[in-house]
Amino acid sequence: MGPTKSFPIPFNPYRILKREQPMKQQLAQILTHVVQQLKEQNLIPVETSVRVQLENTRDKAHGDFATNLAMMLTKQAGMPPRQLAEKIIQTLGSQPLIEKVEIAGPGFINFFVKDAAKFDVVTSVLTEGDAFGRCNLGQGKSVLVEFVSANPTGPLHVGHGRGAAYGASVANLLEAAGFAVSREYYVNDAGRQMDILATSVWLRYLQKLGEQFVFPSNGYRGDYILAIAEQVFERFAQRLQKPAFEVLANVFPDEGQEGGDKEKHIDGLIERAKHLLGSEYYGVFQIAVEGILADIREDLQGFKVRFDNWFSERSLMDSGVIDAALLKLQQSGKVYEQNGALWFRSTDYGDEKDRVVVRENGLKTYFASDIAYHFNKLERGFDLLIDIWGADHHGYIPRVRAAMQAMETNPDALEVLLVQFAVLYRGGEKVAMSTRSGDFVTLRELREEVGTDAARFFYVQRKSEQHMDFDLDLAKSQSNDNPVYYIQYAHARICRVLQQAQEKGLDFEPQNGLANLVQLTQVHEVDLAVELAKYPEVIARAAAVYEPHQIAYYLKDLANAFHAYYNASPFIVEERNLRHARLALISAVRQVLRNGLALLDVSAPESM
RNA sequence: GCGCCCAUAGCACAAUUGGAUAGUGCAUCGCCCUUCUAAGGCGAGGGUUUCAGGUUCGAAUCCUGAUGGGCGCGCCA
Repeated sequence: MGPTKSFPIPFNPYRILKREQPMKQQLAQILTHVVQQLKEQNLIPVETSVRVQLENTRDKAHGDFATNLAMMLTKQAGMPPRQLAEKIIQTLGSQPLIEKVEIAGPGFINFFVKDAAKFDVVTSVLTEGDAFGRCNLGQGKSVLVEFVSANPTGPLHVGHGRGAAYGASVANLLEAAGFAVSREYYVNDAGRQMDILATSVWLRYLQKLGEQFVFPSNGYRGDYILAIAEQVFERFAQRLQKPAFEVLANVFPDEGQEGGDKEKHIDGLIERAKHLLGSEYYGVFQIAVEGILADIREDLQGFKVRFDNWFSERSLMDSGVIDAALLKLQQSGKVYEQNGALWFRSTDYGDEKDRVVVRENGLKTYFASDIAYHFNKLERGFDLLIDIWGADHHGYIPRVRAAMQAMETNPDALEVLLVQFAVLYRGGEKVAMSTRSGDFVTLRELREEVGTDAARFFYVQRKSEQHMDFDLDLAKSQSNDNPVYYIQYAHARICRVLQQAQEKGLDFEPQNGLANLVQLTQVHEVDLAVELAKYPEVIARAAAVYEPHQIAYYLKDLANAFHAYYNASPFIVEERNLRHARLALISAVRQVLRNGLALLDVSAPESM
C-alpha cells in the first residue's frame, strides 16, 4: 500500500472572483460594509474574517435575497443569531431599492426588493444583446480544453458523443466567463493500434483484389475499412498486391486455430505488411489515418463541435518533444532503469506504483507521449489545462499529475474532468456495446436519428460524472417528452408573437418599451424579470465548476416562466405603452433563451 | 484483494457547493383551446435523500463504518 494520496486543491476561480447581477452585487457590498461597522461597534472582534453570502431565495415568502450572516457571526458576537440579525438590520439602515427586511427562521435576514427595481434587467438584456450574461471570471486567462481525442481507428460512437457534447459546452461556458479558450483534439496517430488499422486496410484491399484468406479476428472489420481500402486501390491500383501465401508466411496462427493467439497473429501480419510493402506501407498508413480523421472531423462538425487544433502524437515524436520531456524527468532524478526498461518514479508523488516510460524493446510507452504532450501544452503558455476523459481512465490521473510535478510545473494548472459513459436503452433493453464486436451505435447514427439539437441537449442534461441512461427511443421521439423542444418552442413562440404584432400593424419600439416597464405589474411578469436576472450568475457558477447542465436546467425554468405568462395574458394589446413594455419583456426572454441555447450549441428556431 | 466514483418519488434526474417546508420532467389522476402556435398552462397524489453513527446553530451535501452498483489496477493504447 502506498502513502496517503494528497492531491492539490483544484483550481476554483469561483472562490476568487464572483460577478453578481448588479442589484445583488450592490447589496452584497453593502453587507460587507455592515460587517466593518459591526467591528467598529465592537460587536464582533476586529480580526473576524467572513465572506458575505447572499443567495437567491427558493421560496418567495422569504423575499428575493437572503443572507445567513447573523448565523455565521453568532459565535464571534457571542449573541443569538436573531438578536445579531436585528443589530445588522439597524446598522444597514434604510435602502432605496429595498421594500422591507425581515428576520426569519433560525436567523436568516430576508430582503424584499421593490418590484420596479426588478425590471432593470430588461434594459440590460436588450442593450447588451448577445453579450448579456458574459462575465470576466476568467480575466482573459488562457485555457486549453482537450476533449474527445478518440483514437482514429474507427467512427465515433455514442460514448464519445457525451464527451464531445460536454467538452464543447464547457469550452463555450468558459469563453462566456471571460477565459481565452482553445479547443484541442489529441490525435493518437502512432502506436500499435494504428498499425493494426493500416494492416486491416491493406488486408481488405488484398481481398478486394481476390486474394483468399481469413481476416484476422483482431483486425478492424467495420465497413469504413472497406471504404478506405477502396481509396488505397484508387491511389495504388494493383501495385500493393501480394499473394496470400506470402502475406501469411511464418505468421503465428490466429485465435481459434490450433495453439493460436490473436495478438501474436496480428503482430505477425503487421510485420509482414511492413516487410512486403517497405516504404509504401506508410502510404497505406497515411491514407488510413487521414481517411478516418476526415470522417471524424465531418462527424463532429455535424454535431456542431469545433476544434481550434488537431494535435498529432506523431508530431511529438518527430519534433523530439518526447525526448526533451524524458530528459527533464531524468534531470529531476525521478527516472531509473530496471529490467532493461526506464521507469518514472511516480510513487514519489502519490501514485500507486512506478510507471514505465521506455520499454525493454526500446519503444516509448503511451504514457511517455502523454507526459510530453502535457509538457508541450504548458510550454505553449496556457494558464490552465483542462483534460476531459472517459471515467474509465481515472486511474491515469495520479501519474500525469505526478509527471507535471516532477517537471516542476504547477500541477494545479491541470484539471481533469471525467465523463461517465452513457448506457443506451432501446425498446427498454440495455444496448450491449463493444468496439471489438462492432456492435455499437455510432454518433452519426445518433445524429441522424435523433437530431443534433436533441442529442446535444440530452447529453449535457446530466452532471458529467453521473452515470446516465440514454433512452434512444425517447431521444428519437419528436414528442414533448423531449425537453429541448420545450425550450425551443418558447423561443419560437416569442418570435411568432413579435411577427404577429407587425402583421396586425401594431408597432413595437423597444425604447418605448423600456421607458414603460413600470406598466408591468403582473406576478408572471415579475417572475420572468427575476428569472432573467439570474442568468449571468448561472453562467458564472456553471463555468466555475464546469457544469453545463446548470444551463440546461436554467433554460427549462425560464421557458416554463414564459409559457406560464403566455397562457395567462395576451401581449399584443391595444394599449400602446403596456404593449411595448410586454413586448420588450418577452424580447428580453427571447434574447436570453438564444444566448443560453448558444452555449449548448443548440439552435433557437424562429418557428416550429 | 487494493484504489477511485456513485446511491435522492414508480422511472430519469436537480438541489445556489453546509441553509429555511428536498425540487423538475416523465408516468398516474382531474381541469383549461372560437384567443399571440395545446410541442402549452393550472391543480392533485407520490420521500425515513440506501443503512448506522459522528461533526454544528443547521447535513442529501462534510467525516467514519456497513450494504449495493460502476470503473480502474500491463514493459496495452
